[in-house]
Amino acid sequence: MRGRPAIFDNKEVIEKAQKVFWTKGFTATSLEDVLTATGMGSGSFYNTFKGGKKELFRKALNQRREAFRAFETALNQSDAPMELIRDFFRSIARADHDTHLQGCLVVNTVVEMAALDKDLEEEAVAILKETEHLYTKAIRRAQREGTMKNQTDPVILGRYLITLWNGINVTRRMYPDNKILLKQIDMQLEILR
Amino acid sequence: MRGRPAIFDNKEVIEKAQKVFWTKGFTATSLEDVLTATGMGSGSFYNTFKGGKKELFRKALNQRREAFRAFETALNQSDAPMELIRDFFRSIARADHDTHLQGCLVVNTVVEMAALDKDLEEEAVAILKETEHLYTKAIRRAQREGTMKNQTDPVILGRYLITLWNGINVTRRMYPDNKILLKQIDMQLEILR
DNA sequence: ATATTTTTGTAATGATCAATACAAAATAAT
DNA sequence: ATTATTTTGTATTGATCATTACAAAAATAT
Repeated sequence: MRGRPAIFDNKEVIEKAQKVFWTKGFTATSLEDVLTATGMGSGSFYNTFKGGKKELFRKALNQRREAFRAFETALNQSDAPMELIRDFFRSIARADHDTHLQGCLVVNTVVEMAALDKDLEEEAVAILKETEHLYTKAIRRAQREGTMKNQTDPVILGRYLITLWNGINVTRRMYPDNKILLKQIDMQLEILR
Repeated sequence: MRGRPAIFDNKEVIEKAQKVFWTKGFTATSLEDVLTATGMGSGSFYNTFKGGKKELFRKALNQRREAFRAFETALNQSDAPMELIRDFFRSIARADHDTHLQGCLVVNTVVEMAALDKDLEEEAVAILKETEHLYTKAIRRAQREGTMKNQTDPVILGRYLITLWNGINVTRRMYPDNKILLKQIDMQLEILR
């Protein structure tokens, strides 16, 4: 291929941008913030991301989606998926203070973009629903295999878990305290017994 | 008192501004948005709110706090406080589509301001904690009076309810559908029986 | 070697941002 | 009546915003 070789790795750039968007949100993140974080100049930036800030944000959001999908693969391969889900939630209570304050990029996006950008909001909602369906599937399987006593409709229990996810990602900013969070998460997971 | 009489009612102004902040958030709301919504010119605005946009936002947030405190009064006077709390949550499932997308101003503020403005974030967190304590108090009373079988520590159950509040205010944007929401809320309140 | 293509770095664009300056207007106090 | 005080409307400020223009740099293709 012809042309001057690129010195920026696309995936790395998106990763660095994701970090900024995650802490400051879309609106409050200036392009300067992004350029500083990535080391790019605006020339390279707009050459790579023709859609500007919004395209980059969408890519950062979808990189996050891939992380959730990796969890899906792990769930499918596990023979104790509910244990994985349990630990997924319990792992929140192993994060540090700053991570608690960051919450979840996808939840943050739903909250911020609901009135600002339908595209991005719907994309974030779709990711949450995908995640919810992972839960639902695992619950259905656990009920069928008899490892879960609770026979409540898996759809309802799946929504219970995504609501817990949504909620705990706000509550952890009220109580960025791993002892409190673990106690709370364990209590809320009891229902899955 | 001397001077030209004010034509703007302070409380009304804050109310109108609150509506804008509630839908667009702090950062994405421009001063022009505020001036348009209130009918004020920037002269009157900065004369009234010396602290600028941030002071107005804080006042809007605290006006919301007053609404929560009105609920506290109702709780204290009621002889079935748990029924009031139950209906408080169920009332979410009576809102219209746009209201679902708005979520809760206080939750929105915690999410948006965590990395942007410690003052405002802490103020919002304080409001959520106040609300949590209302729940805790009512639960403790219901347990003492024997109207609630579940004997779990009221502190944990209070945190369960504020996490439900935080979560459902995101989930309602995933499912702005009153049937789904009511079913979900009722299921999640079963634990309080 | 020269032409073509792509990426880069920098400077500049016009729009929008929050906030201020300031004089006219409208009242009360003297 | 004159002065003092406060609110108002408008014009303007300087900063920051996202984006574009454009030429130099660096590679490949001919």
